[in-house]
Amino acid sequence: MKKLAQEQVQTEFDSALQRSPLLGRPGFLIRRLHQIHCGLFLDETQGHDVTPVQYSLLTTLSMIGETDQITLANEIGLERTSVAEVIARLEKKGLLLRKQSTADRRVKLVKLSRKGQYLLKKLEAKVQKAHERTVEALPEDERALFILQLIRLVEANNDIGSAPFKLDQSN
Amino acid sequence: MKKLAQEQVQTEFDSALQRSPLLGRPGFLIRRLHQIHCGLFLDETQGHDVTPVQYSLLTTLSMIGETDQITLANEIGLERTSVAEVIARLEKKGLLLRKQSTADRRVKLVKLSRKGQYLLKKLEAKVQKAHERTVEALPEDERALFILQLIRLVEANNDIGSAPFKLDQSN
DNA sequence: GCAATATAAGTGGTATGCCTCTTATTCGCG
DNA sequence: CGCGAATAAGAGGCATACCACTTATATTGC
Repeated sequence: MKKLAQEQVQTEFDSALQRSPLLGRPGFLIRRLHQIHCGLFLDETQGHDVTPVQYSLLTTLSMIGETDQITLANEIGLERTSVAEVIARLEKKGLLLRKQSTADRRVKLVKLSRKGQYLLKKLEAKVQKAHERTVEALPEDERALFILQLIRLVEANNDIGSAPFKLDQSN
Repeated sequence: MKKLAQEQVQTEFDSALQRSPLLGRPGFLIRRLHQIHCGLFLDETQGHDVTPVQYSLLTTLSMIGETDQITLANEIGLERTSVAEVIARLEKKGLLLRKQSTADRRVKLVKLSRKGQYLLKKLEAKVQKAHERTVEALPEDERALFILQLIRLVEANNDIGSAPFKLDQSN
């Protein structure tokens, strides 16, 4: 049975390659799926003027509370300067507040504003929907495995590039 | 047996969620994996000054020959204006050539230059390696299924956003 | 204590990637 | 045939995302 399933997979894969050689490249597929998820996210949250990365940043802030840019960058797996730009836009929209740390004057602390907290609450279900829709086309009994495979790949390559996703060892 | 495997998956998934709630969101994982693949691609092709998207465009050109921007955009699943910018950079690097179509003067045709063809040949193995490394952390017997799942998700949501991946009906 | 080092953040530059508005050209229908 | 619709491309704007260089402040080692 197992072997039959493997053969079935191979057949479908070969058939896809005939539709386009690009479909055989994991990197290409991942880029496309990223595009697709962003589209679904936009669709679900339309009118709220928030992007997937902005939402990740806001939820992370909501979980860990007031912190500095670099901690935030490590938490969401983004380069420091990218995070700085996202923060600037969120501040402009009044979704978060910044202040200089008194303990260490190099540090600029960031925290959610009330407006940010309210927005998070309002978007929670919609965003959940976007994530679900992203993997909805898979048979239900395959979804958990697929997500687990994504987790394995991400954690195995945590050190690639300049934006390692820092797992908090303390919890 | 099947049920046991399902339980195992669930256990690992729950464990990951404890490391970070973000790991439970497909969209987040896909963004990270995209980042990781870009890092691996850069690592494998370093010194050749070419990006994943630029490589996709060049290989597509190599497969379908001289075409216009919009056909190219549909082939690689990118928005028209994004493709235009990539083309401009590739032209500046001398990897492709542009000329006005005589049949339809609205159309600007694009084709690979010799330099572009040579670069493609030189990079082929390195790029293959980058794609392999992207899914290397999965057990070997799971890789084909994983890629097939990506294909299913991409093809099922082909219409999302403004850059549908156009499957060539003619072959 | 002070000089070397490390760290947090900012600045400027480049490459995706999308959208909207505009311009040039072609096509299609009456 | 000619006018309106459709199509190809360009221009400008915004949001990710990265890197290299710089500045301000802390920390560390002597």
